[in-house]
Amino acid sequence: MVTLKDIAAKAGVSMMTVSRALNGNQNKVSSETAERIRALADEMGYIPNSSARSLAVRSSRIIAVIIRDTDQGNPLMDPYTSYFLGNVVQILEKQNYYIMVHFIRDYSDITFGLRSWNAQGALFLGVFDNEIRQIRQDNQIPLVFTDSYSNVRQMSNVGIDDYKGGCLAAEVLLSHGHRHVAFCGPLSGDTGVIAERLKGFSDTLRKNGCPLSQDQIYNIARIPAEKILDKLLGCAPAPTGLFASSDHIAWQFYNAARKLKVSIPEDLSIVGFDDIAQDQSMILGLTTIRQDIRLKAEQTCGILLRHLDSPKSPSESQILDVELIERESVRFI
Amino acid sequence: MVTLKDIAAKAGVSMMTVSRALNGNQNKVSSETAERIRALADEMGYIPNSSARSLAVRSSRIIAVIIRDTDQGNPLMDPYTSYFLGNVVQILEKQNYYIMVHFIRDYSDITFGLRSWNAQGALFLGVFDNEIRQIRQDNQIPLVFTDSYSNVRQMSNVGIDDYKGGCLAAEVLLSHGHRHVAFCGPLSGDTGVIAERLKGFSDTLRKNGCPLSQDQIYNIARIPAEKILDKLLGCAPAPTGLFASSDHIAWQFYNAARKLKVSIPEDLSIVGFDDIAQDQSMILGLTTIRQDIRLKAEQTCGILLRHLDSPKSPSESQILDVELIERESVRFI
DNA sequence: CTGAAAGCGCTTACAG
DNA sequence: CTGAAAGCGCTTACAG
Repeated sequence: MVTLKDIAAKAGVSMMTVSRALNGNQNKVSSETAERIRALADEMGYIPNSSARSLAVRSSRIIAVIIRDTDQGNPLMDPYTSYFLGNVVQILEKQNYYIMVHFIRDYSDITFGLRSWNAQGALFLGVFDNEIRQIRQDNQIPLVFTDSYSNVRQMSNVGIDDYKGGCLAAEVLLSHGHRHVAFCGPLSGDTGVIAERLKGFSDTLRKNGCPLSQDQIYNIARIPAEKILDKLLGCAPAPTGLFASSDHIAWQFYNAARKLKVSIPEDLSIVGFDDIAQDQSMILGLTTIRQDIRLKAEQTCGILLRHLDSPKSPSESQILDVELIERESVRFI
Repeated sequence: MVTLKDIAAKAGVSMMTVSRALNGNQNKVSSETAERIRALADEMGYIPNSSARSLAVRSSRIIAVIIRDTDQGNPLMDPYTSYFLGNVVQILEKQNYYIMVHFIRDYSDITFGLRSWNAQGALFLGVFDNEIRQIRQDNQIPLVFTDSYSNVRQMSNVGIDDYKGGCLAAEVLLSHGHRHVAFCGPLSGDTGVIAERLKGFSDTLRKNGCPLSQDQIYNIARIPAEKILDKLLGCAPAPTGLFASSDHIAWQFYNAARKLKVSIPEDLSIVGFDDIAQDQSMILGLTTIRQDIRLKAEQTCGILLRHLDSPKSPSESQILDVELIERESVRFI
């Protein structure tokens, strides 16, 4: 392993001169020696030791990406998460940051993950609302959350207009003549992304004289799609439309429908959320609410990078727009 | 930030005693003081500085996951990659390793990524066959490749029986009466995962008296699915079946088909590869060749962990089986 | 069982 | 413009 010392010895200068030359502290070292040293370093295949630098300068260039891990399988099974993560890695690597990925279950793992490597910043995917206060208190580094509905002040967050998304879902069903509809998502508590989508959905339905019945709200965290579908279609009157809180969940219903010989949209119309594949449709013909995941990743990283550059810069919150993408999973009644 | 020194001061012992107590060097420190120190460390919220440890002990517990980046969008857009990565992260974190993700374009970035943080091992996703020799030479740490067809000796690799997969794809089409079929994948060179799938496919067809015509081999790296589909159906005689080299590509054809009002399987039968969602089907009703991605991740990590534990352990190569999953995307002719 | 010294590879801060 | 000293937080290796 080549170190500064080795280069210094070979160049006949001190380590400090090498360090300065390599770090481009330009006017602090004569350009000739600098050039000579750089060539030498290159030739010797020098690669700086990040641990040593991190120790000395207290700046690791490591960004932690913290993903909420659940019991419901691998987080990256939800294409939203994997696509978002992929974009984040690409963007941050371009800025010469290193990315450490952590799947987190308990709060305590967060601080450990951040501190032990002296992460300079962190991005959060998934719901951390109840812990945000604590996380910020324990980790005085730039943190950017996504999809948070926490009311903690001065936090950076990038979210989308979930409520509006719910409204759009209701509208498209209503405009197609649906009067009895259902909602399904991984519900937990009455705040957060899913709750907001439901709220927008429910409010719009009520305003239009078709209130969402309480027993047409299904929690997929507790019941598998197949059971829900079975139950739902057994109601009288049976809902003709379903708003799934994500494409991933809509997809589970497509699978369930296939098993139960239910056809979409003939027997049941479905509206999803995310529009993962963006240009194409992950589920063929799924009418869905699109969020711009690439843009979301860019904004999230943008905020983080700004804070990394100037730690005093004010916290930022952004709410991105959503959009109805009509395809063929909602039929006219 | 709490350091060993702080704890030592508070406990009235030397740093070394603290270090030993915390690292569980049991019989090297009296159990009473050890207990006392551990309690103190806990109370003070001590988190070891991994950079410092890494520097001192030359062991970072960092595993680099190196993913081939291409111009064709985000690597994690292919659900295979994201699901595999997710499993790897889960498995390795459970063993107290840290995971750094690198999207790599050029060879030189690999060594930099590994060395600068003193990674203890690395996993490779995507094709690195031409660089394996160099990578191994430059990085004397455990490396496990996936899906490699390199003939470098003594390398660790976990792959699947791609050739057999191709055979199975041909067989299911043949058994359903298809005589004119096509292949599509991101072809490049005549070796590697895609080439093998094609070879198995082509060989089986030939053996059964239905040789695959050269102009029915389409390279999706150069032509979008829609164009291919258009071209394919314009042939005389037009193929009735298509083997797509991955579910992700099959999905692109489903989308293309939707646009062009081509129905599957009525107008064209399709066989995919991967069976991403495993228990469910990513693309509804897609007949496909399943590989066990979870198992693949486990084996890959297993080999890596074994080498991490005992550096001298021999290299391992594993080829996992594949299996035909029949659903409804292949019709009888 | 416990500790003082030296070192991992780098940088900051001070001299010259 | 260049260098010697000290330190980042930890561990290895040697004494006792």
